[in-house]
Amino acid sequence: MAADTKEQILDKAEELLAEQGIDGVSLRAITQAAAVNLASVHYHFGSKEALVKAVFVRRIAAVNRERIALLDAAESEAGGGAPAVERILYALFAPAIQLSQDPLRGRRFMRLCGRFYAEAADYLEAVFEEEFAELVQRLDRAFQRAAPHLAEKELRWRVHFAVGAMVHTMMDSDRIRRWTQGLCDPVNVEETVDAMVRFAAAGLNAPAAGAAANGVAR
Amino acid sequence: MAADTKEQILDKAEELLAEQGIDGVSLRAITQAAAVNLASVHYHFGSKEALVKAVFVRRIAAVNRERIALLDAAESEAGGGAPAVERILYALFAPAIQLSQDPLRGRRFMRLCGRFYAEAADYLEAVFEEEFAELVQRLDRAFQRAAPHLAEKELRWRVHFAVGAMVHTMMDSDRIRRWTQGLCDPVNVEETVDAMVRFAAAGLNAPAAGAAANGVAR
DNA sequence: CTAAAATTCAAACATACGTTTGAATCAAAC
DNA sequence: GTTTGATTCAAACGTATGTTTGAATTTTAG
Repeated sequence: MAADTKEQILDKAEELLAEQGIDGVSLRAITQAAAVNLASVHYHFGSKEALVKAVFVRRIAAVNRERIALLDAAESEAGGGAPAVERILYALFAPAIQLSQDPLRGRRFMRLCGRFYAEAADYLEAVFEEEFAELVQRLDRAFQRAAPHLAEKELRWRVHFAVGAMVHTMMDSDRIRRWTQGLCDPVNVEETVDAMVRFAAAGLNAPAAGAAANGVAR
Repeated sequence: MAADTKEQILDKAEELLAEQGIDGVSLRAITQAAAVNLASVHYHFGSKEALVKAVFVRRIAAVNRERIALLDAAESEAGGGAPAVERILYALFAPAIQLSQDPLRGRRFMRLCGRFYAEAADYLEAVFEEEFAELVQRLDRAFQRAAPHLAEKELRWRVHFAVGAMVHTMMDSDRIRRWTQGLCDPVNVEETVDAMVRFAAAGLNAPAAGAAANGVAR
């Protein structure tokens, strides 16, 4: 059937792309794993580029919708005030990492997101900007209200670092597990998100640059 | 001359690999840019894999040596005590980012490191473990002494997040500049490292999980 | 200056890839 | 039951890649 073929391609493509990267996996490998004909990819998607985009968009749209929903909830809970930095970070981190209801599919997609963000092929850049435009705008504004003690530049840097911690965790699950001999394992979603929120919130809430307290490295 | 050819290949390979990734650049592109014959790569290095390794090792060894030197200095300054978390983070961050004496070559290599760390081809994994073994061991011990209030698992997570902030900054210089309309620019090495140390230090120094103070996300 | 080793060079090889093609097969509509 | 459109299939195309080859050239040594 049509729907079956198309979705089996998407499923296997997601799996293999996450494991081996965009350039590392061939259409032949994908179609063979999906037990469909090689030409099906071009029939249903048009090109490898389009397939990769489809794999990505299929899930990221849902993730970002959930992020914005969490942000909405936090803001309405805060009344007219600004939600705490921790709530904003949770809205940013949790859906991406919590997407792992079943531990297999979720971790695959985490890795895939990280890879896409890292490899950043040119044709993906546009997809990113489209899929993230609203979220970025909302987050920027929320952080600005939540951390008014920070100059814009300092705040932007810190948000960038927080995103770095998240992306790193997304694409690095094997390495962190190996380096810590299993002590830290992103498979434990709640633990991971908690630790991440604590870390990033402390970083974002730190006093501004000039107000540097004592131990700043010279 | 031999040395000239070999180093011109390394230079151009570094440049192109940083810009386009390992799979994105061909030996033909490298040799053409270096104005040497295609076969020179195999004569001097043996394979593309070996060339990539050589490009990486050429600089990372120096960077890690400097990191360890900074760590040594911090530890001897601290006498028998433990250096502050800020000093350890500075030892970790600064050499990689400060490698940019000249703004061109340095940023190239930052990006290259990030790419390598992200793409993580199998044959690079071994190089990573070899080149980073001593540093990782030293850092782990230093952090443990500097943050005795943290359980090992929590500490490991936080160090992982700090590394994430660094790696993200290494490979993302274009995007952060674009998204902030030039406000945040990793070309300003000192500013970047300062902001990064402040952020990560606050994250590492945050109270332990259970001792959560007030604003922790619910 | 000459012999030997090191290096460069143009050309080709083998392979893997994304893509295209046109016939074969299937599902649905009249 | 036939026709029409959608889908699958095996095969091939064109291109780009890493690698190899063997002769030409340059550098080094005696």
